[in-house]
Amino acid sequence: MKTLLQNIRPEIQDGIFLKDPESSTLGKRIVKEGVLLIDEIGFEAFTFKKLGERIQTNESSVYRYFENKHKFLLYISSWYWSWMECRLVFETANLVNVNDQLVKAVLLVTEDTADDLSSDYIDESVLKRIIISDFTKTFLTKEVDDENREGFFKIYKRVIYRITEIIKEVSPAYSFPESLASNIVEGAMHQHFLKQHFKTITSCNESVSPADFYINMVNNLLIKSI
Amino acid sequence: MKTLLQNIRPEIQDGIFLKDPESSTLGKRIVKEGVLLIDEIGFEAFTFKKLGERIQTNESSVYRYFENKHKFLLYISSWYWSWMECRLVFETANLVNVNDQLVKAVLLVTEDTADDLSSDYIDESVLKRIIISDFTKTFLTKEVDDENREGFFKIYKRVIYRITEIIKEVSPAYSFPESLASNIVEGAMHQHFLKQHFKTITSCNESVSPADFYINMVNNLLIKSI
DNA sequence: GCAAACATAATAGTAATACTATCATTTTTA
DNA sequence: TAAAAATGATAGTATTACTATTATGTTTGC
Repeated sequence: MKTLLQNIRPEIQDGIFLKDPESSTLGKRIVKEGVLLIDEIGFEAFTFKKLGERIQTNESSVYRYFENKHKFLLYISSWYWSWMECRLVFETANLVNVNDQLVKAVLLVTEDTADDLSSDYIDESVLKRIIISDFTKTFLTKEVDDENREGFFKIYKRVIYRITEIIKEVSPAYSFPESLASNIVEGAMHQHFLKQHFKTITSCNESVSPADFYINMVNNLLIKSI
Repeated sequence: MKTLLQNIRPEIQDGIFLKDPESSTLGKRIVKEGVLLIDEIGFEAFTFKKLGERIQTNESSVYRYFENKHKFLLYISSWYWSWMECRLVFETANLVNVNDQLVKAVLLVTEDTADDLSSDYIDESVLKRIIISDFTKTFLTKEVDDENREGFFKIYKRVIYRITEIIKEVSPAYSFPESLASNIVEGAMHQHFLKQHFKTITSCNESVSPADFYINMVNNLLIKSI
């Protein structure tokens, strides 16, 4: 499993990068160190100039791979969701009971960290932190409709579709499968954020995880009600 | 009711503004037109220079009221949540049944637009659009912990606390009242966004509203289970 | 009615950001 | 080994995100 996932090449939509960062050593260093730099100083303070200095390369070289930092964020987000989709497919494939599939899927998208595996060059636990604090910024823009048309959010949406389908199988009578799926995925990221920064408005802490909250939710909304 | 709420002065935390915008005509114009400008061009493209041009005043005059556009966003967000808290308190006060209180509270924070009232100078339906697309940006920053310590998110958190309290009254046995409250408030904003931009990952449309989804949720998680 | 206090306007200036362009140099590959 | 491609170095531009200074109203208190 580990080696299998280490070799996946995420499917990234045309237009997100100018030159495929996986095609060169420099490209890979840009992605790897870019992720670390965003984690350290935050996406707002992150610039290609600072990244260039960090990896001892020229600002203009970074611009040859990505148009701007927004596209860079779209790239690493697509990478993350691609990896999530892959895990979702693999880890539910062998489960015959659809309730088990749902529990597994919810666990995957709500869990604290990806403990079991790590790619050759991207640190997934750091990437997960960035997704929690910055992923929503990829679509909370004036350009969202254009970029959605260009397919920049395709993989993320496909993750939601897959969970939606499982929800429908578990409870065909439930009226809001898409909203429940998107609520769980987005909500879990939000609960992780609250756990770190606004502890008083979440029930999650050292002993209670966002996963517990959402497993209880689907359990009560779908499974118990059958 | 209308006149009562028209006269509320939101409680804004010290440090969010340099000079109270409610203390002068220029200050009010900055807020009113700033809200409209952010709605038109988006928060990322919004600058104090452009706002100055729009209201025929000097950039430096705007800087006398707000340190930067982030503080401006914090200001209008506090304004919004202050107004929400006020409605929450007033509109649940006369309800004796706690289930009715919960339904009312959920409706308030999930409803499409504030139809019934409007302040003297801020357009609430425009403000609501900004909250949906930009409020999360106020706390998804590296400075969140400092700013939280300074009380910049106090009113928002108080709205969540109030809903949490109602949830606890409705169902004392439920294990995740804080998370459910924050999930509903944040999730409703997200579902509104999806309804507009990512229609395929939400069950909400012309006939189904985020309110329906969340009323069904609390109904199944709390009320039915009693 | 006038001075003091205060608010706003106008202008200028700085450092950083977000790029683009050009040309030289190194590396790859055919 | 020459051509092509990738990278590096340098320079330059427009905009952003401010700060500072000085001038010009405007309000208010006596």
